[in-house]
Amino acid sequence: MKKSEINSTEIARLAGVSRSTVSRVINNYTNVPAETREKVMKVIEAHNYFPNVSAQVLAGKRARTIGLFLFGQGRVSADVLTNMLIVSVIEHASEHGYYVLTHIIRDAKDTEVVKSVMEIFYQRRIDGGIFIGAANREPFIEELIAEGFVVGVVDQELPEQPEPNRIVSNFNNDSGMKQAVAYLAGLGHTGIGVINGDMNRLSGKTKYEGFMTAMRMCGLQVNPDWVLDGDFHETSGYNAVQTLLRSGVNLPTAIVAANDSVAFGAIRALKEQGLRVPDDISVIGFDDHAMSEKHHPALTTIRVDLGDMLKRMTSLLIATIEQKTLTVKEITLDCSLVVRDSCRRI
Amino acid sequence: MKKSEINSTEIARLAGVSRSTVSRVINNYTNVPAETREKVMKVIEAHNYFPNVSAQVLAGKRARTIGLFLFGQGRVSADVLTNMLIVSVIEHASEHGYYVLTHIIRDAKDTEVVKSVMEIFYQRRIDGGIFIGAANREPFIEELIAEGFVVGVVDQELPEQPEPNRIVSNFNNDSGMKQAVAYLAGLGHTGIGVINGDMNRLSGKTKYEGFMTAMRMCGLQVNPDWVLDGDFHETSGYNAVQTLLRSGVNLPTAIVAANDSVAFGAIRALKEQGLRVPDDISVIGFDDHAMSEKHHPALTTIRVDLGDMLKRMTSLLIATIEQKTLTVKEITLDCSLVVRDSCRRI
DNA sequence: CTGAAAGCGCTTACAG
DNA sequence: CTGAAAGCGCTTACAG
Repeated sequence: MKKSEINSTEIARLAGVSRSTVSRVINNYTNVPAETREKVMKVIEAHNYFPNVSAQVLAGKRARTIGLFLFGQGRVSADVLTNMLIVSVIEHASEHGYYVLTHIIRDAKDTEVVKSVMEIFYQRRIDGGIFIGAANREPFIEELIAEGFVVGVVDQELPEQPEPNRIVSNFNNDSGMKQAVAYLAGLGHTGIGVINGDMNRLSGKTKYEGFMTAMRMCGLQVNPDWVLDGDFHETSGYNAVQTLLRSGVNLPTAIVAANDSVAFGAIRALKEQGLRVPDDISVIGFDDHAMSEKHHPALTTIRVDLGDMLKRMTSLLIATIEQKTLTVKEITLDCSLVVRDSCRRI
Repeated sequence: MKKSEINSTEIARLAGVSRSTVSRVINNYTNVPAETREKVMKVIEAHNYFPNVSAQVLAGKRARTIGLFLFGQGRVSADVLTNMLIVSVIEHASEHGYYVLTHIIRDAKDTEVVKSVMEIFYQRRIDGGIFIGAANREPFIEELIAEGFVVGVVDQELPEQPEPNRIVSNFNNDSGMKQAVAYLAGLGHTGIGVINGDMNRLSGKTKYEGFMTAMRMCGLQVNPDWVLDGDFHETSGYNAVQTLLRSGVNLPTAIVAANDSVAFGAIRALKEQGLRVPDDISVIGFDDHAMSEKHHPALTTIRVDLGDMLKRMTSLLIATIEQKTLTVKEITLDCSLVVRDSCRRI
């Protein structure tokens, strides 16, 4: 293995200058005459020389790497969304000359796992990190922020006195829920149920609260029997509907699901019991998952632009790392109704 | 920002030992008495100390990071498969204590892009890298291997005299094609067409060759009009069939597609022209894409276990990085027929 | 404009 | 068993 062993000393020797000058050329110092710069660049290119990044970081440069941490409850692999997230972050980081170290957090309750995540920051492998899918105010993330690391968290509350190294991004779930309920109300529905998401996540809470507010604003009663627990996964939608059906109570004419996966599960359970969607019961989702368009029936839902959110999050994180003086600490994106075939007029 | 500024000197001072000893404890040297070790460990844990990784690498340790390079022709984001690949590599690397730096290569012909990829190796950000979706014998990958970097390439030929730092993995496409053709022949098909993949990729070539061999072995003629160009993407399947239909030649009774995406495209074009699958024409795919089961009609295909392949590739790459003396340089996995609804007996 | 030198935070022969 | 010291490959005040 003849690994290229060339270093700045060697480049300096070949170019007939000092290492200081080589470094100045590499770091685009302005006080290097064009002639000297070219002479050095020629040698650098001729030898395919790239400065050792560890040495650079140790000498005070940034690692130009960000961490991307995905909380996955065991089935990340299957999720189409996840891929979009990862790719979106990688490509936008790449535009800024940053690399992405991706990590999957299977169990945020496991101290070993938490330690391994924090280690990545303490080791200085990364200049900052983005967390997706975390509980609201996840303790170890709070700790990282308290330590001064630059951290971006998707789906998270911004505290009253935000630290300069904390970034947060959210969808306007309130507006989304209002659109969903208003649409169903417009179709003549009055008995509307809801299957909640994970209440430890901010979006779980805000979606539920948004639903309640929207119902009130439309002058509709919320039947407690129709407020069902869920956790954002397909199975929870399935289970929620099954429980509802078995309980023998009256059924709502429409159900709002915390996201599209939950809606898929709900529809699956409904179908299994011989109920048709939307003929017997209408279902509306949230997120506009890649599958929703192809689903039978095509799912009416609230669209959310996660790619755009992560693009902004990535840019803001990097700007913060580079100490651009920014006052923006929060990204909020709106969402909007997509009408397809899973809801009907009654 | 009170970033934890603690370093090994400080730990040494607090534990009343030298930095050498702290380092020995961290690196699990055997010649440290249990008592000393514990004393040091206590201080390390009390202060949440993790050695600076750049300093470790500079001093000769491994970065414990591998690169994952995905060639994406513009639509990686949409692909369910890609996600599985990424997650599979990350999780298995993580089991070995390695991190993954993921990079997307949009255009392998762009010298700037190629330079940025090679830079990652030269900078010593990573100890090795895995490439997925590359052309067979992609020149810049060959260059990296020649430089001595540890490289794993999925879907790639192994040279006669394999270098110790080159790893390769493939599916047994020959076997897969034999199964596909045998199955169709068994259903009574004699007029079988094929839509090829990207012939610059090894699997494009081997699938085509496998098809030709299989046809010969089944005693079937290959009609040149029914050998269609493609590139592994949905659109190419669509275009291939459209061209075939417009050309006015006789139609085959069955088509073998280079992968499931191509099959989806082919079926879409068929449907648009009023042809039913499998009633008018049978279609068989390759890969068993996550969508294939849900497709209408559910796609008969050849299943391939990419997750398993990447798991093995990741382990082998890391073993090679760690200089375990291994003779295995090639991973080959078999594939197998999955019968669903897109082929019929005639 | 440019070089010599200190320093970043580790690891590891070396000597005892 | 353990410490002092050299060295990894850079960057950047400092001095000229």
